[in-house]
Formats: sequence, C-alpha cells, structure tokens
Amino acid sequence: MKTGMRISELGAATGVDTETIRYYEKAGLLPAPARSANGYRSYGDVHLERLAFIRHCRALDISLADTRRLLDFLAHPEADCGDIDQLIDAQLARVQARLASMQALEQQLLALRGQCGEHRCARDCGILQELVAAAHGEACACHGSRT
Amino acid sequence: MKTGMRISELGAATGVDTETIRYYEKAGLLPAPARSANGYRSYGDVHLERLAFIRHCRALDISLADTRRLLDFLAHPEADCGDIDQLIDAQLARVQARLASMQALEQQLLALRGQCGEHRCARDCGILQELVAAAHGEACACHGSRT
DNA sequence: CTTGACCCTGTAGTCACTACAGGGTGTGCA
DNA sequence: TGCACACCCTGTAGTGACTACAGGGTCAAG
Repeated sequence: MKTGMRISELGAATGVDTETIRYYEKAGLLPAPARSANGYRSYGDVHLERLAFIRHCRALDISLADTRRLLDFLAHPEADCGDIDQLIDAQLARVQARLASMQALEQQLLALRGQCGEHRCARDCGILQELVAAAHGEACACHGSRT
Repeated sequence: MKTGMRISELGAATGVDTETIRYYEKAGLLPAPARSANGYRSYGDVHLERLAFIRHCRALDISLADTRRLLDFLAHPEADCGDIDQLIDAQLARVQARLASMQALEQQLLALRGQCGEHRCARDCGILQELVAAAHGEACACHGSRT
C-alpha cells in the first residue's frame, strides 16, 4: 500500500500552488482526498490525473465552469458528443475574438508609442498629448478617425 | 452659470456605467465633484475630459494603477518623459506577450477541435480523450510533444 | 526543547468592475 | 394630493480565479 502524496507533493508534481489545489477542492472540481491520521490530505494517482486535466483546461483558457462541464461529460460517457464540440467551439470563438481585439490593441499602442520624440519632460510628451487629445474628442493616433 | 451633469448624464456622454463612475471616484481616479442641493453629484467639463482620459487608457488595457501614474505625469509637467515611455513600453510588451500566448492557444484549440470525428457520445469523444491523454502525461494534439 | 517547514480551516484580499439593499429626491399623472 | 417610477445616494457584497494571511496543529532535525 503506497503512501499518498501530501498537498505540497501534489503541487510539485503538477506545478499547482497548494492554495490553488485547496481552492479547486472547495470549488468542487477536485474530490476531497483521504486524510492521514494527522489530518493531512493524502492524494493518489486519481487526483494527480484530475488535477492535470483541470490545469490542461486552464492552459486552454477554459473557465472553471466549462472545465466542470467537461468533467461531467467524462462522468457520463453516454452524453452527447455534440455538446462537447459546442463547448470547445465557443471557447475557440472567445479566444479568436480576444485575439482580434489584442491585435488591434497592439497596433494602437504602437501608434501611441510612435508619438514619442526626443522630449525630456511630461509637458512636451507626445504620448500624454495624444491621450489628452483623445479625451478632448479629437481623432487620436491610437484609434484613428473613430470619433 | 451652466448647470452640471448628473451622473447618468456623464455616463451617457462617455458610455461609462454610473456605478463605474462612482467606483473611479472612490478609487481616486476621478475627483469628487460638486454636489447639488439635493446631494446629487454635479459634473462639469473637467470631469468629462478626465473620464474620457481614463476610458481611453482602459481601452488600451492599461491598468488603473498605470492610468493613475499617467495622470500624475499630467499633474507634473516637469516630470521625465522617459518614465511615460517606459510605462507604455511595458504595456506594449505585456500586450505582445499576451498576444503570443493567445495565438498559441488558438492553435491548440484548433488542434483539439480537429480531434472531433463523427462520434455521438462522450465515451468516444476525441476531444475528451485528448484532454484525458494529456492528463496521463502523454503528448497531446494541443501542445504537441511538450511533455 | 526549540525551530522551521509543513499542515489545517476560515477569512480576506487582488483587479476591475457589477449588483444589491435601504433609503432619499423629483416629476408626471390620476 | 398621493402614487409610481426613474433617478439619486452610501455602503456592502459579489464576480472569477486565484493568492495571502491569521491562528493554530504536526513533524523532524539539531
């Protein structure tokens, strides 16, 4: 009978902070583990795999709510596969929308950064002037003629 | 003497929620406005411009802390312009790093989505199998041979 | 025995909002 | 005039995904 892992060992094995592990347990994503005589949590392979699953989903920016849904699908192998597809498709759409907005944002920051010349103080700062001009409702280098 | 705007009017003029406006005031980003006899906030052009400035920074994903720093620079025109450049550069770097990770994430989700075949139930779902395989430490289609 | 690293539970904080409770004000309509 | 509704106010709490801390217990080494 192999002794289970304490929480820091599980954390080291998965790269997850002990507080985050306890958080996932409280959030219902990770089942409560057995306890040693001293009250310490004792984790086995099942938890190791579950935690890895969760972290994998998080790495894909899948919310904990959606991660929970995927875990439900695992627990019910007869569930409709289309629902899983939809979940991943929705996530993909979210990521792609966010990507588009980040790309626009990058361009805007590059344009703003381009306002910086050889000045030495805030009074003459192209960046600040640009931000203030935008606040005046003028077209700004960041966003163009959108106003 | 022109009557000031009530909070909803300022909100309508800037597209900012009244609760967010009050939040910014509490957070110290927006100065506390004058009050009407009935205790209602009364905003003028100064607030309109300040709020537009803040929202512009937020649109650039600049944190409230950094927005506060930019406002400080505005209040101190003799401050060193280089510090502003650094702030915007740091923001640009953050956005670019996030952009890179979102792009990788998109690829990973597309790869995962590509696991979906003609199955009808969760038991045979390529997506779930992929996520579970990743949890087993096997190379996954999302991340390749990283493990 | 002491110390320091670990453990535990419960609570609070982070960030940028967003929502709600409970009460006040103003206006239009019956 | 009274009511209903839309607005206002302050203070508090909640969101999501963590992260930190308080106060106390356990363990092992020196």
